[in-house]
Amino acid sequence: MEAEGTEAGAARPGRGGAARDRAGGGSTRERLLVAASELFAERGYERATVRDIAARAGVNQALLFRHFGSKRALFGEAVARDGLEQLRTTSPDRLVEVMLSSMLTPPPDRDGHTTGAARYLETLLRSVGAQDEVTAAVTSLGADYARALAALSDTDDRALRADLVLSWLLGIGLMRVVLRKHPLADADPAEVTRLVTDALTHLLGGSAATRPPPG
Amino acid sequence: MEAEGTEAGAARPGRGGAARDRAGGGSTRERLLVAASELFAERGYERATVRDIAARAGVNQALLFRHFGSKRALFGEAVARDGLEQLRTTSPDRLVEVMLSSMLTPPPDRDGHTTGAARYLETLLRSVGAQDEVTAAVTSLGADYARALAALSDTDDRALRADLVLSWLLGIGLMRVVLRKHPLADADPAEVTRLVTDALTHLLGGSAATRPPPG
DNA sequence: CCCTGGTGTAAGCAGCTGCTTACCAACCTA
DNA sequence: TAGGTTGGTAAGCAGCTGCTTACACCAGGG
Repeated sequence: MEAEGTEAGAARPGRGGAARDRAGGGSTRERLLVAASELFAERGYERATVRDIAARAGVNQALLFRHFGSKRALFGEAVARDGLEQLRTTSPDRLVEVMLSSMLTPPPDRDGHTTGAARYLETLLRSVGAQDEVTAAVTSLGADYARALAALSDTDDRALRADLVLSWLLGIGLMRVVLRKHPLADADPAEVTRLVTDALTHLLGGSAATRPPPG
Repeated sequence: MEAEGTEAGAARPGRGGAARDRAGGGSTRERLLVAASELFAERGYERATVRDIAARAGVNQALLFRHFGSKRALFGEAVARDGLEQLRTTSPDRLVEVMLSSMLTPPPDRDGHTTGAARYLETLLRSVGAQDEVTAAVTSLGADYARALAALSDTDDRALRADLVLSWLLGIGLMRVVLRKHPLADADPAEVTRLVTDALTHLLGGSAATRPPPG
């Protein structure tokens, strides 16, 4: 009995875990961040458990806490990385269309995972209503987006108008990705983009911000 | 010791509970529905526990399950009641401004509870990301709103345009009530209404739907 | 050789969750 | 008085949560 108590270590001399082969390469810390990004986007903060995150990364649960200390800290790192990456890789005057297209182009079929740019918004949407500290982390990133959007207008209330633009993008994401409401959920992305950018043209004063995407 | 085991019944011969005095009158079932409406709006589906709902109603937890069977069923009844009430009491061509003003007028200060019309939207927003069956219940109500909004346009894609209007309203509520993002969170309601209705005028084809509120 | 430190693991802890059970008291009818 | 129905209650159950602990492995170095 005692010999079998240490079975895991003895029977598997290598350092690789069983489920780890399924997960991608990279360090343990990196795999945890990737798995956390995916699961937070799919289920939101509360429904993504640390056990599931560790399992997807092919890593023991305790390692998650050794690397990040708490679930909230892991959430903060994962969300900040995804969001800042999108902000850094797109110029402000294309932010609206990039966010719109990243929200529209991946066909929102069930359990079809989003990737890259759309993931941050999906995470935000699904995590709404979580603990205050979590929404605070998300809000600060949202402020970065609003700041970038505010550069597109030159009126006195440009910050307010930027918030309204961001509001609409969030609402569209809410309806499409989370609620999957028809007809918006499976509408033609080009037409949605046209309708929204047309209306936003009047809100932002007809600047280049709302020019239609090249597609 | 045994005599004290049944203390609650013996020491309090009346049928009233201790915390019930704080709760309003009405039947037990009614009190549970009211308490559930409030708590679901304040915290969303997952963070509002059946213990807290029963406590706010001044009612034993077990009675909640006797009356409604499950937490989900209670959520469905509470949300449907609030939402349908708003739909029934406002004409379609005033729905946009009513939803907007109910979202804007109660100053979103911390733990200031919303009431009536705004509660349904707040519940929806905070419950996003909950279990599938819950969002399904919420989605069906959202379909009712979209149907009412679709009556305001006469183009072929009026349903899609109505979804876009609803998207914007939801997004604004998300930013103001849940995320409390500035400057939108404490902007002048009249100015927000003006900006939004102006932009929506172009989206809906300049119908009476987007006429500014009387204030 | 022992020691030390980074990496990995199973097992468990306290606390909360939705929900159930077994019981109690008052009321209505016969 | 007997018996059923209604409304109320405390206690507990199984399951899940984030997080901790105690232990095993293997490298490098003195």
